[in-house]
Amino acid sequence: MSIEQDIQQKSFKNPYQKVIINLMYTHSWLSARQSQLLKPFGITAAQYNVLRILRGQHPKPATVNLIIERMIDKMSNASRLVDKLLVKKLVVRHVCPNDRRAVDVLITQEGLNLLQEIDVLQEDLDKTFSHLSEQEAGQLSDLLDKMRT
Amino acid sequence: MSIEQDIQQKSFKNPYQKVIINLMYTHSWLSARQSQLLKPFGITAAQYNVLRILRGQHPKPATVNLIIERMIDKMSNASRLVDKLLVKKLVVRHVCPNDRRAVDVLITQEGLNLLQEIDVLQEDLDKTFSHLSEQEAGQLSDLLDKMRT
DNA sequence: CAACATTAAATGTATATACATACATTTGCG
DNA sequence: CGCAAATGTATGTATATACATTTAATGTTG
Repeated sequence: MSIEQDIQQKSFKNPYQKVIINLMYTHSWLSARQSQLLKPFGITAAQYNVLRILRGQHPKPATVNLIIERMIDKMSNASRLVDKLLVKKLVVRHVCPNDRRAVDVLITQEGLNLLQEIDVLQEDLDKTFSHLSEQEAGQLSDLLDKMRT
Repeated sequence: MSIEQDIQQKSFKNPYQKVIINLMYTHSWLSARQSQLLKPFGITAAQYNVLRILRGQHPKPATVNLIIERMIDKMSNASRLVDKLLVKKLVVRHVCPNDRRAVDVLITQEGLNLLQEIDVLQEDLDKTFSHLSEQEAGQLSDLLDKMRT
């Protein structure tokens, strides 16, 4: 459905206004789906993001700073996200030996297992976008990159 | 900059994964800019969205339900957003005469003036996207629509 | 028309988030 | 070396958000 219909707005001042609104709206639409997917696993989208970053580093640890750098949503509080994951035993944390200000965060086997479970459902979610061709998905991604340039 | 560089991820499982991440990331990037723009005016992006919906209805009132329908971020709490705007005297609210369960919400002149001030800056923000051609902006918007189909 | 269902909005509550600040450690420079 | 600045992380706090529940009014149906 077109964004005009979705939010019942007849026209936009210019194509940039329209694409901004559309991006916000699509994000909201997408993250609703994403959190539905994650809800049975008891983690939020931000926590999921951190776990995937840690998997990317595995078996090396990541510092909180590295997590912040790579997070999708820059301003959420990485320290507290790690706290939450720690309570769920999905990560371990210990003071970095080289720099005692820093902490090394490492995904646990339990964390890796959880991600693997989620992966399956995530691929199902990906498939719901298959009315976009792979080429169109690529094109969309490129335009988003260009938008941020 | 490409999304791979931005979040330091070398590859994605498939183009859909990539576009999902890219959309989330671009949204975060965009809403950071948007809230910077709004901060001097003392309103949040959600409140701004409600004000624009009300301006679209002006001089007719809107019920809370109509606001919810048209909001970009569906799940924020429209009642409380209206409360906030009420305190700032940007809207007025009174019980709907036809249906006393409902309330009519109306943007005030002060609200309209505020929006007009913001419009100027918003257009400046729009212009920062001008390395996207108008055509590309349209194309991006169309692809987002298609993604949600 | 009484009883129940539905609808509109408000409220309660737990959690999440943004932002400022604090604290400990390390770095750099005179 | 000694001390100020920078860095890495944690915490405090106010606000925002998600979701469930409540309240009030209106619809519906036997």
